[in-house]
Amino acid sequence: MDFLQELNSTQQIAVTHTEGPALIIAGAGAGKTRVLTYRIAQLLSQGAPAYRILALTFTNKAAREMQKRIADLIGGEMAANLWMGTFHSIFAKILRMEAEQLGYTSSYTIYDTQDSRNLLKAIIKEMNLDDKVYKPNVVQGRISMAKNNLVTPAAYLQNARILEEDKAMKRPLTGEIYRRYQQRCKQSDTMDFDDLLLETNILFRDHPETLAKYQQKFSHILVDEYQDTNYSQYLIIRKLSEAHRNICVVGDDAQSIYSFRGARIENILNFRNDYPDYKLYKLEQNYRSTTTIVDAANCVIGKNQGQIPKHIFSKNEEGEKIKVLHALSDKEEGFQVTNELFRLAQTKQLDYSSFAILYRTNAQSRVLEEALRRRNIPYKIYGGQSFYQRKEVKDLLAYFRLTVNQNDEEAFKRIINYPRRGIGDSTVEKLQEIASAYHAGLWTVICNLERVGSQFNSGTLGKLQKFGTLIEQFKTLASEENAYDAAVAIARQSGIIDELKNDDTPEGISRKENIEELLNGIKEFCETAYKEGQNDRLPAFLEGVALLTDQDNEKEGDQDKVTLMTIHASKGLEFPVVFISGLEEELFPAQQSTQTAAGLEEERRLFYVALTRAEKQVILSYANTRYRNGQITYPRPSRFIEEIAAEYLDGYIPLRSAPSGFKLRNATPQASPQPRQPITIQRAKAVDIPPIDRTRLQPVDANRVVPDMIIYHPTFGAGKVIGIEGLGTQKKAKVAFAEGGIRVLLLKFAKIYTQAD
DNA sequence: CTCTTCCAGCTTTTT
DNA sequence: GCTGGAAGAG
Repeated sequence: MDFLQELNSTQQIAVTHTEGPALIIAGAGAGKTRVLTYRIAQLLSQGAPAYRILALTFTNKAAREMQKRIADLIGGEMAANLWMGTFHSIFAKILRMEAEQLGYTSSYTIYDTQDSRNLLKAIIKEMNLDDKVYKPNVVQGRISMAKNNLVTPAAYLQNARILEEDKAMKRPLTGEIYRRYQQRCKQSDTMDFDDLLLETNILFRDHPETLAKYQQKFSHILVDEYQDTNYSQYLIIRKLSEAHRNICVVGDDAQSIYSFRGARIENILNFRNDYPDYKLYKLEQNYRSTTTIVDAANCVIGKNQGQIPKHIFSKNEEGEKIKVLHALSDKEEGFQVTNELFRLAQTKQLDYSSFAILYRTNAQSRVLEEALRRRNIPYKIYGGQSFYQRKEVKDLLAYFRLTVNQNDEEAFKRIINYPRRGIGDSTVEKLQEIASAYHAGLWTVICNLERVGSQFNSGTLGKLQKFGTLIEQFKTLASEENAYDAAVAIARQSGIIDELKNDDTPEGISRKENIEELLNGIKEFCETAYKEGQNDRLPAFLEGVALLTDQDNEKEGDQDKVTLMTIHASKGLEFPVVFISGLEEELFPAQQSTQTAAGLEEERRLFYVALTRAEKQVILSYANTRYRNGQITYPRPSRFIEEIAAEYLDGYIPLRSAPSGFKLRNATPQASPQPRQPITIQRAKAVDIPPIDRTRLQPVDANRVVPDMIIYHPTFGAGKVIGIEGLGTQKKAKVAFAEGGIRVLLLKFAKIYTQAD
């Protein structure tokens, strides 16, 4: 095959050894995706039918990208027949075909995290438990953990260790909540994200003939990002690969960053035990980054214990050093980052799309966005609230869900009184009571109002009946029309359109746009489905949409823009220039993670991932003050900066060697940050300046600088404004500095800070 | 039953 | 600083 010419020797071997178990350890930027795609292309060219190849990824994006690349290599038709997708989407599909064996129907719907939390809240309330003790997200995490480790409710309630833990945490009834939760999901014909994997395992465990069918079907199995698989996923793969043993997993233990959601780094470490006859391939040459970046990243990851031995190297140019920006505040950090970005774009003639600004938490994006907007630099932002989680989108989707699956309890509760139709909480509560008494769902009650209706007054009864009829109509509609026509009709007849029509606030307009966008998406779905002779009905649309997150929808006009995203979201991507912001203790590494060695190591891997996104240049930044949760904090620079050898850094002066005088990198090394000593500046002799608490400085707007104000300047230090001259952009301040004499500062440029009070 | 106001918790990351 | 839920008034 001529496409093999494009690979180095290790890559070639990894691609052409297609039989038997294989573990590919692929360092960052070592051509992991390339090897995977070429391996699939190789399989296909050897005559393996596309529909017998199973390729699993972690994100829809990765799956789509790979599909596209394979299509380019061997043609789109063949690529389309591959079983390629995320774990969740592939097994959701299989579960749909095998649902009856598990007590679900093939039109089961999917609860997202919010739905499942709402159901848990309802159950906790019904059990008369205190939701301050049984915190819904804690319980949810507990259940999710159980599911990821294949602990069913029955097993949970019999597991002495788990029950002991729950007792110790003062939540002994967690198992009972889990039991009820699972029972309600089944009654509602719904699965949550974890169920998609758990139920697949149950299917394979309890139905050997079904397992055998899929074992035979999939002649070759490939798994991307193997280090991020959890136990549930691991076991599915192990079982499926038993018959043919053609399993190829690709991963990098150094990039394992999802243990918080159950990923087990051991899966990759234990591969050799599961498949003693495995072949190991190590892709160690980084083609992406400069030697400076690769070496710096190696410094960082070298601080971790227990890795698969490997030596990642680059033969690229040395490149620029890693620049460190230090800012007084989070706002100024945004300012400095934006400045530097603009400067690089100009001097190096780079498009804005060459830049990424990464951060640890989504909350950090706001100040960065503001700074970019002020500079008129176009940007796109990933993550945050996804399109499909917006209220208005979820509302309309809930109508679709209930249309497809009337037992979907969360969808039912979401829309029974939206838009307002006079069915309030107490009515829903009563419905719930009746439903429980009959061990049935809410919809069953609606269908049997003539039998139980006496419990409602006639007005309410009418409203409930009307709601039932409405959904029945939608059901007919969905079976007769294509997804788009049905969706538009539902949006209208449900009253959602009318509800939003009269809202002319900016939020209201944006809601309307989102609804429109959703409908447009459905239209597109219908057109594609029609063209390819696929099912274009509403249920088919809903199947796909439940597992979709944003990330996907690359909007038009997004080409030349700076990318803003969390480090997690950046995994697998690359950019010429990468900014990593907020390198501060408690933030990165996250405070919660520093408690355990394992947690800290994961944060370090996260930093490693961030560094290795960059091709040419990395810029780190941190701030002395930062608003978090509405409060000002005074972080110290992250330990991670100093874990990079000084020879690769530019502009960072380690704390211990910082001059004690008037420099901004002022914090003296402290064993523990609390209690915090205010750092003050000595009273000046020449001018009467009170002590300044440098930890409480904040930028001040030029307009607000007035005579007699005590200010602080990055270079000259503390001073007193003794006069103002000029107007507008020419406005200048005459300042008497404690140690630097009298200076006139053009306020347009000068960075001036004042003490917050 | 609906609307408004107030308060608590949140912020690590996602299918 | 924001959001979602609780509580209280109409």
